Amino acid sequence: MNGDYTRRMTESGAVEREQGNGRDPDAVSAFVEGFAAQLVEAGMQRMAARVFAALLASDAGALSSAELGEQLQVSPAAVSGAVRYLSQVHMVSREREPGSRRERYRVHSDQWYEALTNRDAILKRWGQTLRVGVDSLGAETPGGQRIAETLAFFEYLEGELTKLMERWREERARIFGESS
Amino acid sequence: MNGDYTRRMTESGAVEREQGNGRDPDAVSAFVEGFAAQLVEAGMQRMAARVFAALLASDAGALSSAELGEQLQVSPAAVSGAVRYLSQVHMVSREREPGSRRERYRVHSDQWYEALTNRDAILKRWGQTLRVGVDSLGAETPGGQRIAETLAFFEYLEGELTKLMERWREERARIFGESS
DNA sequence: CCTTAACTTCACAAATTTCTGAAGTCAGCG
DNA sequence: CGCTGACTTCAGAAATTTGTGAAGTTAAGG
Repeated sequence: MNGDYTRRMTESGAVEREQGNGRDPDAVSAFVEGFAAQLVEAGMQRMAARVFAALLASDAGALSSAELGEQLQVSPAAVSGAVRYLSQVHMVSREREPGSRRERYRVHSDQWYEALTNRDAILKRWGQTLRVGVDSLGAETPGGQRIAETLAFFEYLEGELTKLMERWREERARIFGESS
Repeated sequence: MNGDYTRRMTESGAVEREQGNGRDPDAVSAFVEGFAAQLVEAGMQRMAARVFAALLASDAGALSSAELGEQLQVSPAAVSGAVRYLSQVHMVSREREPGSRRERYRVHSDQWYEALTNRDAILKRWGQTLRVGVDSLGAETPGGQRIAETLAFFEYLEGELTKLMERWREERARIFGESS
């Protein structure tokens, strides 16, 4: 049922550490799948969610396409699609590895919260639609007023979220230091 | 292709007003479908989004199942499912009409923003998952730290959103008055 | 330049979601 | 108490979304 993209076990049959340290692959996988499931529930595409969770849990905060494919047991095509989506929404950035034509995908640890609230673009589009709605219905009609109120809320939200994220950046620096 | 649940045009062939005032059904429909499409893009189920948008644009802020079915040209079953979902997430409330066994579904105009941020429950569940992740990976590992930071962000967000909504309620009262 | 590793794109099969028609259920009314 | 109107539930058809294999592309390395 799945195309067997490289095995998870070593030839000795023992479950082996993935990178340098003593990570338990099963526990990691459990977390990855669990968190991904919640992202899916919140509306993210399944494969994108799994890739993102895997990156978040990875040691280096970055993995290559091949590593992702192996860990998640999916085809290169699936990884490619997921990564395309994730970089479009700025949740992941791609970087060329120095030598080889291998690419790595990275969660910038901070950059991705921004994405979460960087619904800016989205909020703007919603604003557009709602404004048209108010016009269509007429600003004096009950429906028009209801939509105008929704619009006002979104505009408020947009401003407040910006401020909130600024405060978070400070808070974050205070707690975790300036590290990337 | 669709089961023809009551017509949108009158027998005379003219497009007619829907309720008491001069709403243009086509314009309303255009707004409803446009806004619904954006909600869908943001992850909401299609039918739920359409029903919600229709209610938002409606004159009374409330419609019966039959009215929704007619306006959206869908079966009673579809309306039923959408409304079930919407009330589960507190975006719409159901009310019994005085006399008849007919029910109406209402957007409370304010209540629904709450739902938007009433990701409270959701944020709590995410927190759970992330905490488990930190434990699984080990708080000292890079992955564990990355997840711990994400967790901290969500906890911050939860608190701030609560405050934000309180401020909005004041703002709203200031601009629009206390009306429901 | 030719080879080859490392993605990407695309057509299609599989899985999932969404909506419908039909068969309930439940209360109000006569 | 049975009828009827107004939902609700459910099985299955239709549409949509996902993920795969296979066939490109592109650029590093010989």
